[in-house]
Amino acid sequence: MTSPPPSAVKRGDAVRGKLLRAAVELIGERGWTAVSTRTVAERAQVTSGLVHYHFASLQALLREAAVDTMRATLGAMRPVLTDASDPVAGLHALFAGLDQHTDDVVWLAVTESYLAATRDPELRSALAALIVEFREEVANQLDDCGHRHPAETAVVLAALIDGLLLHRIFDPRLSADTTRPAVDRLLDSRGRGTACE
Amino acid sequence: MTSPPPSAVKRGDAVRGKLLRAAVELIGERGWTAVSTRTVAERAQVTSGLVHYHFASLQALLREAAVDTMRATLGAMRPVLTDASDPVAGLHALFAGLDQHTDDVVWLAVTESYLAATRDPELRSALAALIVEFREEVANQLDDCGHRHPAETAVVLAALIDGLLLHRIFDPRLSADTTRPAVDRLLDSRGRGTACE
DNA sequence: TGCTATCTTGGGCATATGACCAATTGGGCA
DNA sequence: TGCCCAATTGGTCATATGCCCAAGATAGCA
Repeated sequence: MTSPPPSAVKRGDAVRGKLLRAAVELIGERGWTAVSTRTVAERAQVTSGLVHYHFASLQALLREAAVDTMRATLGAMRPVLTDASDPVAGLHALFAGLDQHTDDVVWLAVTESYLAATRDPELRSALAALIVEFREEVANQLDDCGHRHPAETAVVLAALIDGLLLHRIFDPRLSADTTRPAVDRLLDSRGRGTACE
Repeated sequence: MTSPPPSAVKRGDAVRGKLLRAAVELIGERGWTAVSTRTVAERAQVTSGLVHYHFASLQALLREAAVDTMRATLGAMRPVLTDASDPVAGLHALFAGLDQHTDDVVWLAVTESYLAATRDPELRSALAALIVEFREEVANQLDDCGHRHPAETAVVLAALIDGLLLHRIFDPRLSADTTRPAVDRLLDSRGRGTACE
């Protein structure tokens, strides 16, 4: 049993990565069900036969691309949330950071995968796990401020993020400035001051 | 073949309606770009040639179906919003009413059309107009309560509705009970009591 | 220098698709 | 009664699709 030639494996991994990246782009641009083996191969500058060599099926490619992207997107939010001067500032920074995602195919791809999860149980449970994890981080942050309803508010905040990015399709000027007063009220534990402001 | 049909014109309108209804179902079930002339015709129990007789193209069918559905959905919300004992109760009733939309293909179709609007300028402007109209009604309702930020809060509430219905894909138990404390804080004009409670 | 496991190529197969159309139907009206 | 025309039928066309595969290429190892 000889170990596989490293360079060949590396080349294969590079192609896998290119296909995954191309898939995310095309999901965002054309919609989940409009991505084909040939278009994704063309975008990755690779012959179409490679899709079924590196992935079990087109759906498997799209699923893996979607879960990777979701994980990366939430991963990028984590330091924004936690590296702020105080917990509430972190949550505000989170919403301010959404302004960078205008016209972002990656975020459209995320929403496309939410809808695709309706028809793909495996995708559904993978994304659900990531969402639950994110909600818990937000809830902990709220709990640190002595917020009255950390869990319920985290659910609403997570949904609000996706809803705002959805509505930005129709209203590209929708920025964190607009939503700030409402978010303020969500983060505030009504009346009495919180531990972090 | 069958019982004496109504006049030809009326029959034509009936077929149009059946195609429109079938289109909404299939958009919700399979995704916007996965709806074909043949599947929609089969669902409507009609031959596939009729699609291009009654509509200029498949996209035109889907577009009309999406806009009609959006208009009908928002139209159904209107009485809920306005026929309550007071404005804030109307807004709470709106959120409570969302519980009925669990596993609703119609709502999935609405979200699918949001994403399709990304690739169809005509659909985009039609849906944008309906959303702006809805936001204004909510803003008026908030203004009647003496709310401090009626317009901004209406934007956030509209986005929250779509976000919550999106997240319900992963969390079917997500009900108005859970979101109530957060929505309460959004509707309340911080500290001092509003005109309607 | 072969040898081997891995990766890549280009094409093929069965099926599905959007759009189109000539031919047919059938109800209302002169 | 017989004509008109919107509505309907069933099929064709060129193209696109997912998946598969036999043959070739490539780099590390003996």
